[in-house]
Amino acid sequence: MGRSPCCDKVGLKKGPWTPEEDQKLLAYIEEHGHGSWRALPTKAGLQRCGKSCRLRWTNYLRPDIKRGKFSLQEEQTIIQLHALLGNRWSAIATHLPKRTDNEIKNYWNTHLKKRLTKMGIDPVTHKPKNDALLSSDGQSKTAANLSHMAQWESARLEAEARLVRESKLRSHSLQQQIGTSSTFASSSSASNKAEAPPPPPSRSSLDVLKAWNNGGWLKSSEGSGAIASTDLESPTSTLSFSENAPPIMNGIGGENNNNSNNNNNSNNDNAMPMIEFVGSSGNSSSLVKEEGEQEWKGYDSSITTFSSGMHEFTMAMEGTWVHETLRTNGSHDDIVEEGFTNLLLKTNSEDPSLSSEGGGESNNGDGGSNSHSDFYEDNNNYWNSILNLVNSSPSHSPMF
DNA sequence: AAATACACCAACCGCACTTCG
DNA sequence: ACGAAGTGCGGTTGGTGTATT
Repeated sequence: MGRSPCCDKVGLKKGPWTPEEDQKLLAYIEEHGHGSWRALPTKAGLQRCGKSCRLRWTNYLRPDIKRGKFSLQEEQTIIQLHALLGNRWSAIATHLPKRTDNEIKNYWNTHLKKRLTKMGIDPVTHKPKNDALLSSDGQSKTAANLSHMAQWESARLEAEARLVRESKLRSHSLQQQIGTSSTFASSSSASNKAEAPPPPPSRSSLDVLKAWNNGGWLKSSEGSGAIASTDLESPTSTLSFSENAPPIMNGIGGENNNNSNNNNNSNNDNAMPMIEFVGSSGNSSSLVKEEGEQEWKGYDSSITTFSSGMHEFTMAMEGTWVHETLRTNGSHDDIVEEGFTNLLLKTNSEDPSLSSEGGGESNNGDGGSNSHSDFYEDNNNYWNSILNLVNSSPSHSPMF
């Protein structure tokens, strides 16, 4: 079908926004909400197309946007998620509260990608550039399985993000009806991407992350002489951490609390900070508490492998996502039967061919570089960390 | 000081997907 | 079921600031 242009090109302004335009847009949205983006420019008295207004709002004017340089933790999160999701910036953004997909994308393209390349790591595959030379059956299998897992996980993440967004929108609608003076801040957050909890301080098992932590390129991150430097800023989100105890993750709105999350915290010293999502109801929800910095600073401390967490996680997946989504998809029967869960479990424990030792031993026996073997040896931890990362996401909304 | 190269990032473009009548 | 409208998303561009020669 033909596709109409998003707006008439004639007479519409393009290019950088002026403060006046920003003010108009802000004022209008604050008062009326954005409603239909196409109709907004006219109503707001802007000579812009709706698309431009939407972009300006979502990428710049939204009051819940965190600007400024990315913290080390955020960088790690981006790298990990990019390894998992590829260039799916919106999905990645759901795990980086207050960061827009555009900002993440820009940061990746201008900073992270280059750094990886400089290190000889392919920013696309997240493997050492000459890794292809090491390819063999075992590794191929491993890679294939991991890739397979990633695809499914990726799909799940997308669904999560969407549902959380919807959930937030819904709760926000209620809040708007209540109407408080702080509505603006919360409204904007509700009308945008789902806010995700900060990722767990995952162990840097990927080569990239190891290098990130230990290598010299930290010097390129301003002011970070050490990993846990004071510069390590906590990713922020609309969260509330309990003051002294690791917060407990609750579902959006505090309605659905998946027990699996609690288990990840069996070891308080090392475990990720558990996150309590503040429900959209109540005024406190509009407060953004940026705490938990201490927890992040300790990210380098070892995190126990999330064996128990993995179990819970995969159990949950079998009971929910796998069951409800995958099983209805006939084209993926093979996966459904074996189950993503089983793939995960195999990868982490059972299947020798998928285990780190299996891959590393058979493929790097010729004395491949340590970094190469490490990459595969650390697959378990790597995926555990990612899964934990995912597990800490607001995936346990009532929808699931 | 001027010219050039480079880095950064806001904004645009257009395709894909979803929603709605 | 269909098509148009609306929106989301990722890739790319172009303007601006900074560093280097």
